[in-house]
Amino acid sequence: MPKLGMEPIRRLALVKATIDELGARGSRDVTVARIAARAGMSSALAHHYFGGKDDMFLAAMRHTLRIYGAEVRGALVMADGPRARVEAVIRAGFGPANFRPEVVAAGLNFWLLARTNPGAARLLAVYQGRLRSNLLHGLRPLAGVQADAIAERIGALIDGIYLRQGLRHGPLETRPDGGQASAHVLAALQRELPR
Amino acid sequence: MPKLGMEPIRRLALVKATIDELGARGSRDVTVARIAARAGMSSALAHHYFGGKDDMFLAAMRHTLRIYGAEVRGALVMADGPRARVEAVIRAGFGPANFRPEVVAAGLNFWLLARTNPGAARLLAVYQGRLRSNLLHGLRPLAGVQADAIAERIGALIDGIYLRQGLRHGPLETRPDGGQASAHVLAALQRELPR
Amino acid sequence: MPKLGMEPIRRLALVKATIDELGARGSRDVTVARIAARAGMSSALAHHYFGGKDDMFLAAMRHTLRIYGAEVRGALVMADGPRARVEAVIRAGFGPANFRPEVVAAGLNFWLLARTNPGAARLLAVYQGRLRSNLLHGLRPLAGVQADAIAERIGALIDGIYLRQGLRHGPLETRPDGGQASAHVLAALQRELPR
Amino acid sequence: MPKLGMEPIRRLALVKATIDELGARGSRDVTVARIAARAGMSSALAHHYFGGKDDMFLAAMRHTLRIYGAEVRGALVMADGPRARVEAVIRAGFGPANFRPEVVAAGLNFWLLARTNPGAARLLAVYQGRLRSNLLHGLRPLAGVQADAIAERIGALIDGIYLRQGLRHGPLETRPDGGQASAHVLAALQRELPR
DNA sequence: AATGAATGAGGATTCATTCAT
DNA sequence: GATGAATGAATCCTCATTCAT
Repeated sequence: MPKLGMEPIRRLALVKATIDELGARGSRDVTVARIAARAGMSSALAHHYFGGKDDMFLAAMRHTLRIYGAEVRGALVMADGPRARVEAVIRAGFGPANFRPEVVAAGLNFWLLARTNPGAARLLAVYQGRLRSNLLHGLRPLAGVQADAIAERIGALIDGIYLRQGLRHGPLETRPDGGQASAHVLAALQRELPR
Repeated sequence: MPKLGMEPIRRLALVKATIDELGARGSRDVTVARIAARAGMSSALAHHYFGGKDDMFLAAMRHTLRIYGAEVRGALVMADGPRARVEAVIRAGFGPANFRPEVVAAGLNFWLLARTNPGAARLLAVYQGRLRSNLLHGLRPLAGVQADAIAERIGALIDGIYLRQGLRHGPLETRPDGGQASAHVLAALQRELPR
Repeated sequence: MPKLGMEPIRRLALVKATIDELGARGSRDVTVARIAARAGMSSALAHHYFGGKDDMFLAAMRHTLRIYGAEVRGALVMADGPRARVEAVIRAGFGPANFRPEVVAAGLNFWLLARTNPGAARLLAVYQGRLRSNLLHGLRPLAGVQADAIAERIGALIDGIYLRQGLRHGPLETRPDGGQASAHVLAALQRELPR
Repeated sequence: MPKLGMEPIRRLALVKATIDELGARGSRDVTVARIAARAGMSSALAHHYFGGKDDMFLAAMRHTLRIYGAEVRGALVMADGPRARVEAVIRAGFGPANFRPEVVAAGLNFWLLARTNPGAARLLAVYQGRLRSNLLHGLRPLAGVQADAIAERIGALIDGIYLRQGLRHGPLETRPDGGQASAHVLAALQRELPR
């Protein structure tokens, strides 16, 4: 019994299913049929709502980044002063919404996808640009000309911790420890900033 | 014109072709046929020398790590004192043999593969253990109880820089700048160590 | 022009095509593609409805045995007295539905398949057990302790006649003569029973 | 170090390996490479001695029938009188040389092969003709006009017992009981002959 | 809106067979 | 005589995608 206004519901279900599926299996074994099944619909319907598999991946990537962006923006409004802003950006990335194992695993797949898919490359560039500019905005008043180099290192450190987290022990068992992760980055930040 | 003793030659050619192919396309589009073609043989012969696709991937991963290990060992013998040893480990990772774009791209694929393939997981664990212990050996005398945390951060930073490098601009155009990469890590090291 | 409720139709068509194909060619040359073509569909669809080739073979074997079982049961209800029951079992096996050349040829292939495929072995065991018990039920009142040995011989004779029929002149030309076949077994039965 | 006169040795080894392989696996999984390996040589050499796979099968079939024929001839010279001749033919078929599990299993495969391979069909026809004429020669003086029908039944019974033996319990465990097998056929013969 | 039906294209893998050495 | 090298031709199977209902 088809209902009206199902479109956004279906699309969201598919996007979430895509992320979960990427987390559960290697991207090589993620099929449209399995995503659709996980989302509780036929694969034909998945194609109806998205043009094809790549579109679903892109939508899932966009979804992930949108949540990340919202998290960061939310943290920034609370932050007072440049240092607090930098720390807010760091902490937001490791918050419970972004640092879930499926999300991290899916994210890694999106990154690889960006190597061949122009749309994904564009999205990735946006993320990287935003992260960089967010860090820079806070760092510039604190570190002057050093800000660029520090932003690069802090950004790379964040990505590296993500990467390591995404690959921890193959299947997704233990919840990643976002607190410890951000503690590491904050410690690095502490050492980077002039006293 | 079949000759004798082709096995090692063919295997090496296939391993290199696998790495190149992973560098050139996303792992999703790497087929045995294309690897074999790039290595100048039929896909049947590739299956003859390796059990199957996964074996080829594992062999390529092993090859990559073997070269990395040799590079590190070579750098370590020249190093004098703990600080020099840590720096040697860092520099070796960004040497021209390891920091080539195809190698980095292939490496990322191997990392993702480790999420689902036990053999790859084992190899990755070996690499990570070795990196960690190498760093720790040098850091312990320099930083005492802090050594563990520092090793974790330096290791993650290295991985993060690799990751960013591997995804730079999709296709492989510009040679990655290993010098700048290791300069970043060395700078972070400098800030981590007590004065 | 896809319609609904095709599944049972397609499955039956595939099962019949499997039997026919086994009859027409040696099992070595029976491919999924050819079965599907004979059934008027793509091989992909055949894989969609059955898990794979082995499943198709098992389904065909099950189909054959189901028809055989129904034939026997039908004959048994009409039979009056033990002797009539034994004769009914014999005649049913050589009835026109079971003694068609393709069916016999397919049956032989199933028997060989049972040597390596556990599922086929199970089905074959069921058939053999049923045949034996059917014969025994009728023979016991007629032959007492001899019943077992007689059942074994009659059963083997039936199988032997099937075998010879299945291999008559390679390709399937002449309709096998079920009447003559069962006449032979009935004659043997007559000689086995005490006067 | 190639030796002279290897040809008959190699050929025999391949023939035996073919039979054993047919006994050990289903005919579907018997490959030239495996036969050659079992015979201790390369598959290329197998092709050198036999034109191809089919030739190897035919040679193995011929070998099997030759042994069977020799066994029968040997038994016949000792037989005195028609009844003894018939019994000798029966017993020879179930002698230890012919009733080995691998041989029986291979035989079944040859029979199926005869449905599609003209050479195999010819060989099978020879065997069947010989069996029939051997039985007839002994039966004619004993049963007159009934001889034909009896020969048909006894022949089919022999084949049926072979068939059942060949499929006993999938893999080849227990040695088949040739004594019991021939006892069954002899019992049937006893009942067929007029008193 | 939703789905079962259907397929073309492709991919890993196997294997009989050939050839130069 | 013997073999490693090599491949073309299948074969099974999967999957994204389309279409009629």
